[in-house]
This record gives sequence, C-alpha cells and structure tokens, in this order.
Amino acid sequence: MNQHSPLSQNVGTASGADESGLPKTRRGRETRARLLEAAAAEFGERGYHEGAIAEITRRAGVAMGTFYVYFSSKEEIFRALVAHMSHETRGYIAAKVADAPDRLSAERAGLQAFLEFARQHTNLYRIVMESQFVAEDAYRDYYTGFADGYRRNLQRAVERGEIRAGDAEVRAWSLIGLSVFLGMRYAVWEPQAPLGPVVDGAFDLIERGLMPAAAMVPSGGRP
Amino acid sequence: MNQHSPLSQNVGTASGADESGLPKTRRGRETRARLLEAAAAEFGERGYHEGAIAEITRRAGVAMGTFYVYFSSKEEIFRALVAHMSHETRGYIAAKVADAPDRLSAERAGLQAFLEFARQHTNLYRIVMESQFVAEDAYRDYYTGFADGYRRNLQRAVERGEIRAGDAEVRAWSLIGLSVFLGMRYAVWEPQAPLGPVVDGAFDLIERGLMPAAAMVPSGGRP
Amino acid sequence: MNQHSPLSQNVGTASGADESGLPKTRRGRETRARLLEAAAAEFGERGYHEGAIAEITRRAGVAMGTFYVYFSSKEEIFRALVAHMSHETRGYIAAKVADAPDRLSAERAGLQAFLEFARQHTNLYRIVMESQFVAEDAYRDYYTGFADGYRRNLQRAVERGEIRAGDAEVRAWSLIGLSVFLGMRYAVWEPQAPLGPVVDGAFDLIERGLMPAAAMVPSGGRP
Amino acid sequence: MNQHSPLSQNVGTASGADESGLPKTRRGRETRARLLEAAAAEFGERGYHEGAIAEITRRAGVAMGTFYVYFSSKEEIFRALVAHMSHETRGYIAAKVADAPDRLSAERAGLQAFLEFARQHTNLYRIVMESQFVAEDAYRDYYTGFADGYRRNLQRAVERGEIRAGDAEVRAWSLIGLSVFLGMRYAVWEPQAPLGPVVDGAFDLIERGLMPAAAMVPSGGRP
DNA sequence: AATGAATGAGGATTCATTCAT
DNA sequence: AATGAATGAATCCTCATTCAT
Repeated sequence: MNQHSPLSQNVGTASGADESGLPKTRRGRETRARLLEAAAAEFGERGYHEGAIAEITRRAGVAMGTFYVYFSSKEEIFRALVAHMSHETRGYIAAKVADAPDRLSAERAGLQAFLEFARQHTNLYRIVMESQFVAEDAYRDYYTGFADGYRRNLQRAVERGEIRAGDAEVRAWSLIGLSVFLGMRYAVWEPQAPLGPVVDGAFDLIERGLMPAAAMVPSGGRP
Repeated sequence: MNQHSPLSQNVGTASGADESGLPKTRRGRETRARLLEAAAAEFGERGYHEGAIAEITRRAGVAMGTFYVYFSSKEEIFRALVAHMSHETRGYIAAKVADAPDRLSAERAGLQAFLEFARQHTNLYRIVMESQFVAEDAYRDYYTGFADGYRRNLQRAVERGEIRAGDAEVRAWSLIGLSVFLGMRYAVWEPQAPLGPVVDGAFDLIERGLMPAAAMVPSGGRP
Repeated sequence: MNQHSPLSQNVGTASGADESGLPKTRRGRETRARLLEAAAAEFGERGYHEGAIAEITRRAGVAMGTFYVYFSSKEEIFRALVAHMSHETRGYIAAKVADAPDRLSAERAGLQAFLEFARQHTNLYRIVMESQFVAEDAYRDYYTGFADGYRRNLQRAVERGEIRAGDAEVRAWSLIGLSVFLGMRYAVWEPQAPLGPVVDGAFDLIERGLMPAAAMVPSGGRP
Repeated sequence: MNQHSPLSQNVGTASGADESGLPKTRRGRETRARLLEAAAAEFGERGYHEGAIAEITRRAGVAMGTFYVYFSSKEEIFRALVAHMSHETRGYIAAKVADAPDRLSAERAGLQAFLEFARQHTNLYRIVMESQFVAEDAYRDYYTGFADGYRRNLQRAVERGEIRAGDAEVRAWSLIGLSVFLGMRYAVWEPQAPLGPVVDGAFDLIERGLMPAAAMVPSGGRP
C-alpha cells in the first residue's frame, strides 16, 4: 500500500485477537497489517478466486493458522481491504483537491489525481471492481461514499455559482463512471501513455460539454 | 434472454456437435439454446464462480454430460454469452439511435436506450462486468468494440460541426463510463425509479458541461 | 452388514444422484451400498470423529468425490447408518421372537437375540451409542422406535394376562437400558464369555424381580 | 457444578503448577477450579469434540495459555471431570441410601436418588456417556466402580435373605443399565415430567418382575 | 445426441498446543 | 501465575470435467 494511512489502522472486523477486532499487542497489529498488505498484492495479482490464503500467509511470512487469528474468512479480509482502499483513495484525492480555488479547478485536479492514483495502485482498481462480485455491499458502500461527498461538493458549487445548476446526484455518478472508465482504459490498460491529453480531453468535456459554441444562447438553456 | 436475437443463433466459439460450431439438427440447436439461456440466468443470478454447470444443466433440463456436447468448458459458454450480449446491446441501441437527426440527439437517444436496455437485462449487465475477471480479453473486446464505433461517430459529428472539436477517443470512453455507472446506479440498483430525470440530468451535463454560461467565452468566436 | 436388509435399500437422504435420494442405475445403487458398508466399518472401528471420508472411499474402492454423489456430508452418511441399523436390529430380534408362545418367552428370546446380535455387530453398538453425540435426533429415533414397539407388546401382554399389570412405558425403557448395558458389558467388552448365564441371570430378574418368595403374597401386590 | 464437593479439590491426574497435581497458591487453586467448572459447562453443552479450549478459557475468564498451566491436554481435563463426577454421583447416592433398612428399600431410594441427581446434573450425564468415546478406560472405570459396589451390596443382601438368590454381577449391570436409560429418558430428555411414577413403575419391575402372581410357584417353597 | 456416474485436485478452515514475554 | 500471539497438521467438501453406455 502506501504511507498515507498505514494498514495497521483498523478496518473491517477482525476476529481472534480480541472482541473489538483489534490485536492487543504491537506485534499483533503488525502481523495484521502484513496480512492486509499481502492480501492486497495477492488479490490484486490473482483475483479473489484465484488468490489463496496459503499464498497470503506465505507472503506475509506467517503460518496459515495465523490468518484466522485476525480474519475470520477469506471474504472478510477482502472486505477489510475494500474499506481500507476507499479510505485511501478518498484521502489521496481530497488532499490533491484541497487547495483548488473553485469547483472546476477541483474537477480537473480531482480527475488528474484519480488517474494518477489508479496508475500507482493497479491492484486497488482490480480489487474494488471485483468486490462487486464478492461482497456487493462493500462495493456499493465504496462508491456510495464517493458519490455522497461528490454530490455535496457539486451542490455547494452550484450555490456559489461556480457551476451551472443541475442534478447533483446524477452528475456525481456520471463523473465517477467517467473517471473509472478512463482509469481502466488509460491507467490500468495502458499505463505508459501520457495522462495529460486524457485529462485535458475529459476535462474539456466536463467543463463545456459537446455542444458547439455557435449553438449556444448566452443566457444558458434552450430558447 | 429476449426475442430480438434468439440464442439459437451461433455466437462466439461454441464447439460440440459439429466443426462449424453449430449443431446440425434442430434438436441440437434447441438444446444449445436452452443451455445458453440457462447459463445467462445462472451466471446473472449467482455470478460466474458461484454459478454451477450442474445447475445450468438442471435449468436447461438436460443431463450434465450434455453440456460438454455443446461447450468445451464453463469459460467457453461464458464467453459465448458475453459475445452474444455485445451483439444484442449494440443492436438495440443502434436501432434506437438510427433516426436521430444529429449527434446530440443521438447522444440523448443512445443514453436513454442504454439505460432502458440495462434495466431490462440486469443479468447482462452483471455478466459483462464480471467478464473482466473471467475472460478479460472478451471484456476488452466488448468495450473496445463499443468505443471504436462511438469514436467514429463522434469524429464524424465534429467534422459535420454538430459538436465541438475534441479528443474523440477520450470522449468515447468517458461517455461509456458515464453510461455504465448510471446504468449500474439507476437501472440495476434502483430499477423502479423513473429514468427521465436521470437522462435529462446526464444529457445536460454531456451537452453543456458544468461551466456557467456567464463564464463562457464564445470559444474561438468573434474577435 | 448382513443379508437381512441389503444396504442397497434406501435409508436417509442421499443427494447427488437424484432428488429422491436414490441412484438411478444399478451401478449407482451398488456404489452407495459399498459406501455405507465402508462407513459402518470405518466409524465402528475409529469412531465418528476419527473416521475419515477419505478412508471410507478408499475402503469402498471409489474416489473421494464419489462420496458426495451419494451423501451430502459426513453426518448424513452417519445418520443413514443409524437408521439402517435400527431397521436391522429390530428385524433380527423380531424374527427371533416371532414364535415365542407368550410374553415371558419373548422376553427371554429377545434378550438372547439382542445379546447375540450385539456380539456379531460390535460396530453397530458403537455407532448407535455415538450417534447420541453426533446426531442426537437419530439416536432418539432409534430408541424411541424400539421403545414404542416394546411398550405395545408389553401392554398387549398385560391385557392377555401374560404379565403383571404395570407401567408399560417405564418398563420398556427399563428393559432396553438393561439390555443395552448387558450388551456393552458382556457382548462388546467381553465377547468371549458364554452368554447363557447372563441371559439366565437377567431373565430371572426380569421375570421374578429381587423380592424373596417368602415375602410374597399369593395374590400379588402388597396388602 | 454444585456445592457438594467443590472442584477446587483435587481429583484425577491434574498437573501444572506443582508435582503433586495441585496448585500451591489459593489463586492457583481458584483458577483451576474455574477451569473445571467452565469445562463441565462447555463439554456438557457442546460435547467433547465441539467443545473448545478457547471457549473454556473464555468462560473461566483466563487467557488460553493459562489452561496449560493446569492441564496438559484437552483429554486430561475431560478425564478429571469424569473422575470428579464419579465421586460426586456415588457420594450423592450413597448418602441417600445410607439409612435404608434393607436392600429393597435401598434399591428404591437409590433409583430415586440417581434420577434426581441426573436431573440436576444433565451435563454430567452427557459427559459420562461421551467419555465412552473419548477416554474409554475412564468410562469403564466409572461404571465398573459402580458395578463392583453394587454387586457387593446385592451379594450381601442375598446372604441376609433380603432378596432372592441370583447372579449379583449380572444383576448389578442390569440395574445400572436400567437406571441409566431411565435417567436419559426421564431426567435428561423430559426434565419436567414427575419422577414419582417412573420410580414406582421401575421399582415394581425390580422388586417383583413381570411374572403374574398366579403363575408363581413358591420358588423352592413348601411341597 | 444424450445420459449420469465417477473423478480427484484443490483450498478454506479449525483448533489443540507451544512459546516468548 | 498469567498472557495471547503463533503454529501447522489435518480434512471436509466442491465442482468442472471425463467416460462408459
């Protein structure tokens, strides 16, 4: 993973070590973190079904049984991972967008940040996508969390006059979908190509839409 | 599935009764079609990994061994399904968009058609999405096919002055992603809510973007 | 097992082969019977928990997976075994008792038959006993089935004046317990010692009780 | 357990804190007792195989490792429990039978005491029964101990003319089996029903047997 | 073309026990 | 005396695929 939010933080429902889900000792916390890290690599590379617990523990350098001290099942660690990643991704983007002067700048910065992040965390992309078929509720939570925040930001921007009025919820999901597919196409499938043109092209679409200027009525809206 | 393009047609790389891929007899063709239909239901409801061949044959009313007369593996029938669905979806949308007067009208009609179709074929949505983790090349082919056609249409529209100039490839993937996520959110997850507002909201975004009219410079316009 | 009621009869709820639980073909029925026979040996010798499915299939000469064509779990075959054995035991005893002229003769013959049977089917004894801790309802059914029949016989005997009046239910359970423990002690634990004296001693107790004749009032009952 | 003979007493082959088998300190003795009590509950409710050390320590409020300070294995604590219970049961019955004027009264009182005790210690019943499959020697010892005492009492009673002559060993095992099954049926399975009729019915059988008075020959009596 | 019994590799999970602190 | 993290052998069960009719 990375350094922003260490895996030693608690995410998901661990078992074994203690009722609250958190290991009691430092050693325990470290082992749990190593397992999550190993699971991210394993599931990212092999996928959920091909991924094996035995391989996760091997990567983490612990015995098979140790896995079940911290997670009650393969699915549980997978869920913990998705929740963790949601936290990660949102944190990363939020930080990058923090000092954008207005919504449109934020859109651009956010899109760029997302694509960068996706490129650096290919495993994350795969795991989140696959969660749809492994733990659908975790997947929904992941994107619903995003969409809710996004929607609020768009609403506020409308109120401030930074963007045109419009259905914030639909816009949020539209822009998330747009970003995810660009991430898939240009960050995951073609990780070498420059992202600049992609961000430019997509931002142009987001900012101005497809309609030619000639067709535009200065006051907005059709006559 | 549905009535538009019966599964008894050959799609994908089916093997079995005959070299060309299609069973010779009517009976054979019907059995194959029943298996595909059963597989669509099974994979749509249970997913690829949870879905079982035994259950597919049970649904189709044939013995287990019969499956392998028509398909050489679980993956093969899944691929056949994805290919079939690609064909279906594109056909449906193409028909709905056929007589749109210009690109923007086509965008609106296409989005609407896609969401309608998704709502009526929830299984299809799931199967296509999951193909990403089962037969990645089929998944890529599916969306690349879409994107290529889309890109050409957008390019032509630019040439005709129906839409603003811009990166057609990036736009195509952006708009596909946007549609897919709206389909997931409003057709699959919430199949009851009215689609009208969703189409309106999304089309407004596609047509005009987020930028307020006040801020608009008559792009490349009069001096 | 033995020849009285072949294991190819259906007992318990098989899965796999068909919804009713019965294999469709002769070959299937034979395999299922071989598995039950192997399970009786394995569980009888090693006990339920030590007994291994792999060993059962090895004894039966089939592959591991074949087990699950006929039984859905280790517990299920165990239950099937208990049910089968109930049938077996009752059949054996019923046959031996069939032509006893009256209830007391039947008691003697039944006790003798039970002890003989227990000695020849040590595995059965263990399996039935252990079912108490593996499938308690199967165990209860086993003995409740016995007790119900026994009770009816005792009642009828009272009506006919063959035995003294008394609580048939309590007597049935008392006599079953008496027999089971004698079986354990003299058939299972000490399989070589002659059974004659045991039957004599126990029957004397059953027939006449402990009370000395001197204390007896001719008409029965205490004054 | 109960208050008659606290588990903090040493019974069985406990090891741990000290060579003699008993912890030296008061704290140690208390912990050991808590573990035994927890084990009785756990094994009684879940059975030996389903019962888990982790759950025993949880119930006892100590850490897993602490278990092995007092007992060297799961089986050992189980054996300790069986031994303890043997002591308990015999003590209870002996006390209740102590002032019976003759053997037949003692039989009645003993049966009654046993059923009462079984009803109050359902866990005990289960644990003793299951020991057959966990620690067969402990089980044999348990019942052989009973049977030996019982046999001696019966022999003495015969000598005193309190009961008819007869094979004391066979009678002892018969009466134990009778009691155990009545305990199972009327104390464990149906703990609400009144015990009076059960005791009456069984004692009537024990005292006088099944044979009608009419059929009685003044056994060896006057010519 | 169809059947259904048989296969067996593969993997998740359990839990008594050990050990370093 | 007590802790709780770590161990890893042991096994049930699944299910896509094959094969003999």
